[in-house]
Amino acid sequence: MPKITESQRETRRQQILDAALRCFSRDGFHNTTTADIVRESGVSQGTLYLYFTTKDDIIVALADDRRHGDALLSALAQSEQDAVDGLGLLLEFYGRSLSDPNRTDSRRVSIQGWAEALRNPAIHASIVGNTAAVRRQIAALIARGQADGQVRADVDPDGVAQTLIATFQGLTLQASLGEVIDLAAIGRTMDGMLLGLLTPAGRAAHA
Amino acid sequence: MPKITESQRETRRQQILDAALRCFSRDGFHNTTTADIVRESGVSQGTLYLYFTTKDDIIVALADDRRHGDALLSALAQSEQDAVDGLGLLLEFYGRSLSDPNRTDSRRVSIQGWAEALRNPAIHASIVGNTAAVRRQIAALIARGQADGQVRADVDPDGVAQTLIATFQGLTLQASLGEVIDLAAIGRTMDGMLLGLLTPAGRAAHA
Amino acid sequence: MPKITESQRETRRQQILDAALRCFSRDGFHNTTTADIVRESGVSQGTLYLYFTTKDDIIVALADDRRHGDALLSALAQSEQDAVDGLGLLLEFYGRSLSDPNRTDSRRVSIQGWAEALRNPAIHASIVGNTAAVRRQIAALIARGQADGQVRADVDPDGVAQTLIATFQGLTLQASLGEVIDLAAIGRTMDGMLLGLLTPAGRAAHA
Amino acid sequence: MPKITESQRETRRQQILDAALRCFSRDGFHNTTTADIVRESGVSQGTLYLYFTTKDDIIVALADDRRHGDALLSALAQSEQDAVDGLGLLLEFYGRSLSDPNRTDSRRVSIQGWAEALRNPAIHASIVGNTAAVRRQIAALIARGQADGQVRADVDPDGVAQTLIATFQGLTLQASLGEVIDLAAIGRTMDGMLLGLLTPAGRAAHA
DNA sequence: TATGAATGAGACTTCATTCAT
DNA sequence: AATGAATGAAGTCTCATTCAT
Repeated sequence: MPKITESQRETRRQQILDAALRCFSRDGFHNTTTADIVRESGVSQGTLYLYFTTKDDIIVALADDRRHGDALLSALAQSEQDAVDGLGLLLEFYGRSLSDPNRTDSRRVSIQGWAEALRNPAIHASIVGNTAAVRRQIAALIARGQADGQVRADVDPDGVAQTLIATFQGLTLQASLGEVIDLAAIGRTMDGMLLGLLTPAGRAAHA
Repeated sequence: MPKITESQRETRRQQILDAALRCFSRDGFHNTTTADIVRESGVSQGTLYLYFTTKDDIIVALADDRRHGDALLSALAQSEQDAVDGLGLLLEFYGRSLSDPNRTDSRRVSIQGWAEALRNPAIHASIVGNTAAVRRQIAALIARGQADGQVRADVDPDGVAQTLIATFQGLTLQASLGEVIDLAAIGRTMDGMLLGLLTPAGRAAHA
Repeated sequence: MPKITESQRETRRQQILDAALRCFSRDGFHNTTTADIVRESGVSQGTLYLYFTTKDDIIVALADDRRHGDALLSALAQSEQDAVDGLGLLLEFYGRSLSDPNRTDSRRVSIQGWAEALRNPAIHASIVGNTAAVRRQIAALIARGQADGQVRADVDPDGVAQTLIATFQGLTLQASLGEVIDLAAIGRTMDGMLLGLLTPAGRAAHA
Repeated sequence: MPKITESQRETRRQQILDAALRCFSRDGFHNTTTADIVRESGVSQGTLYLYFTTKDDIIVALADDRRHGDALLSALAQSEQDAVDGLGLLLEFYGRSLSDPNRTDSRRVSIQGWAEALRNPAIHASIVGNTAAVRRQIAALIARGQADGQVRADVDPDGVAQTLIATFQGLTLQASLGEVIDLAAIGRTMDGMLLGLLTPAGRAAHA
């Protein structure tokens, strides 16, 4: 007989996570104190530990947040017909992710998550697992393109997927470091790279 | 009136930095104590502060280590003749960087440096500065290729440079997270991407 | 206007005390949290405070538990005829107390009560009061023996009583520390001590 | 190449232990904060942890303090000739221990040590070990008396030793609880008990 | 120059207690 | 009466940095 409903609990938990995200983004994980999160979230010190067992647990929870990756995956899944269209969707999705001002904190915290993943198995698993799902999906898309004859047979679908992901990880880093990301230019470049690589005649993308 | 020579001092300093690199790689920056570095380096607690004013100063020094980037730059500079050859050199250099077991600690610490750069201006400047130099050099190489007619005129040299760097940053991350980096596969993929993008006819690389 | 009967209330209270006794015995008073008692007793956190105003109040209640001392006193009171028989009864009673496996928790918590009594007046009063009653009763028994001529006139009844109690306190401690208590051997020793001390000719006990 | 000598270190350590003893005696172990010990000892918070790894470690060190037990043992060892004299020495020694105002804190902390010993193996080992040594020595003394014909052959040396120790433990408790310890009366009682028990004719002690 | 003992501010976490439901 | 979520004060321990030797 719980005193609060599951949804109230979830709301409270999210309220803490949102506050933590802002704090971590602003000050970094290790320079954020639980007192900071408490102040930012409006809950009490004790309540924090009613929802998370540990400060580390909070980052893990942030890293585990599948909402973003899931959106990508389902976007990709929709493009079951055409591989090239699917890749276009992918570029678009990532492009938005890179520049969406609502995701600034998310991007900055991701980078801290990478650093933590080097020594925190839970975060490591979360990141690697999330990446692997996307990578499989992209590789499958390319393989489908090969089966359809849309994509050259001699490219390695998984290698391309891995490389694409790496590129977006690097761009995420650069965006967070304040490098200007000219989405149009990057988009053209990546379009050109992919189509040059994948299409039999190097036909222009979307053209 | 220094009691030790400049070179003795430099040796000592490097000894501390080497120890710090091992510690940071193993435990992360924030989970490494100055006591750890002292233990690993063999110098005393007090001595540490004769060479670095602050623990943060040690990461800054590691981030500032230009030795690696400089090697890349000079390698690139040598290929003044042929843009395509220059890019080949670049891929080779980065490929080695990614897989060189002697650079494992370096790669891991780089990632932590990225996280620190978000809030430490000195590290930020160091990373961004280092990247910018490489990026300029690559863009120049491509522009030279365009001037020579080797490279398509409608590509954006800087966009390509930025993208390339991003990709290698992402691969560095993946390597440190334990993802298998199949250098041959990645190399073929990147070769294909670059040549598909850059060369007028999408001619095969090095073929 | 109570919503539960007095006996329901008493049952509930005892249920909490029993749980607390197990917890305190296992983990010590200060390492037992109210949450532990809640878990062990099956009542809720809030309910605990309907029955006890404070965690300290729970130990006080346990220390105040007169059931054991009362049993001793009434046993002693029954032996109004013969002092030597009365002392025999006493040894028997204490011997059982020391070895009764049902009283293991009780003994362990007693020792913690001693430590608490040093700074908690209520517990102090409870322990000292309980001891004093027993001590008076024993001294009275001996004095009666002196009046009857059963016991040497030159012994100090109160000194003997105090010493006897001390011995049993020490044995309680030793039992709880895991020392083997050979009841037969201890019984013979104490029998010998008492009779050697008390009886005019040092006649053998119960012989 | 230590900066302080072993003896300086030992002095500092003892200074902390002395302060801790006062604090524990006054407020109890669990109601003493490390801040209290720091205040009372005059060292800094950090220094405390240079000498003890843990707050628990401080009690263990206090329990481990063999100085008192050793004094008793060597006193007993001196009385190699006469068992009855040896026991007299023992009573005297314990009598002084019980009433020595310089040992008030020690006695109070002992009782807390008993409570801790129930769940702290190091303290348990310390107390039990210390007691065992004394017990062996007393039993040996009595056995020697039996060999000499001074002591009745039918008493159990170890049982007597254990009982004696128990009595003094109990008296320590009572003394700390504020019970008046009339040393003369207790001494006569114990003298009578021991001699009634041990001597063939129940001859008067020291008479 | 080098040392390492000392410092003390501050972090994370626990837990007795309360109170709205 | 009973519940259990919420509270926040407080405690232990760590660690970057200093400074007398």
